[in-house]
Amino acid sequence: MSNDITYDAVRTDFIEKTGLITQAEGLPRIAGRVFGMLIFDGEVVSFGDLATKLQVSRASISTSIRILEERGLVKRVTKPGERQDFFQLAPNPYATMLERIHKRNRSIQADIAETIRSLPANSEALGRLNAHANFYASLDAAVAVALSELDTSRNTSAMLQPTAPKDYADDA
Amino acid sequence: MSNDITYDAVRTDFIEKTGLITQAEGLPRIAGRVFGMLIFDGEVVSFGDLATKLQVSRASISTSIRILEERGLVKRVTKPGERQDFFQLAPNPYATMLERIHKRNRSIQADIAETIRSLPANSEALGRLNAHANFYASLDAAVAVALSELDTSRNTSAMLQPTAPKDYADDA
DNA sequence: CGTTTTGTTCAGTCAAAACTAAACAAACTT
DNA sequence: AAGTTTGTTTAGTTTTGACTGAACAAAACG
Repeated sequence: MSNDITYDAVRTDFIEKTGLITQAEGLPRIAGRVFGMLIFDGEVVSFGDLATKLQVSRASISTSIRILEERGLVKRVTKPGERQDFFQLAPNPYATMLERIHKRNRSIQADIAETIRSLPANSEALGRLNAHANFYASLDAAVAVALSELDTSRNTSAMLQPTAPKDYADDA
Repeated sequence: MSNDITYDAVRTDFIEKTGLITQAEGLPRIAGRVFGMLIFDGEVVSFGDLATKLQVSRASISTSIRILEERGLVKRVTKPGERQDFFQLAPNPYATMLERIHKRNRSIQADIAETIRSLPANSEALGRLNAHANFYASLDAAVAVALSELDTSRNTSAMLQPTAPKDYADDA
């Protein structure tokens, strides 16, 4: 097929962009590329293939996978008769990401509340600190809404599972 | 007053925590401390005081302020008869922060949509990419909700301005 | 005018983090 | 058993970015 080149370009582009996005979220770029590759390809991907196709060292794959596993975004699986480890997206990675944000937000809110509690009741700063707390509270509420929305459409989560193997050309 | 020491400790603690939080959001730590100091102290603070009280170089204050101004979180003001520049919180910094997130989200969504558009209609990856897009869409919708909530309570935004000491109830 | 104050810019230092190669350990193969 | 394959860990390199001091330009002061 002549448009395989285009297809691969789109794929590589998506993977690179995902790497940049997650980098801005505080993840190493390679971890983001692994995540992007798993989203795009869907299939279960072997450790070796990750290193080869992304053209990075096995050590980088190892640490990236560790981070992604810790965050609950990726699952390690094995295949009978195969010695390598394989990886796929965790069941609902997006909900997991939101949970994480949620948790962090609540931690921040607790810190601010602690600050407020430690101040004298007539402190001039209370108004601004309450506004500050309110910001994180409403942000948190919004995340909770998004989370419930994601759960609602979880029937759609079947989309996330790896499906029939298809042969993409030999990446870029 | 004997509890002045405690008050300063609470203040310093809040400022440092704010520095750490904003650092995780991709801002330099000092910028976060400046932001935290303006929240806590509320008053208009001079350039020199920022450097002195935060114990950092004037160069750092300069770049931090530049970043905070670019993001619309801080406003530079002058005082008649005073040579120094002074700084205070921008009118509604929290809404501005949410706007920024909103903008970024939409940019990401556009990228993903572009990827989807570039793929053949029967591509096996479409399902997962749609789920990916959906994640950012619902996150974005949630942010929009939080934004409108903030706007709703904008009567409260008077709290953000440096005013006469008023005592808001001390909820937590 | 020269001097001082003030904020920005530039060059350089330092620290943190990403990434790699190499050493390693564990499991499999023969 | 010896030798492979596979993933992790460690040591080292490189890059990135925060921060500082010094040079600088502009304005105010004397």
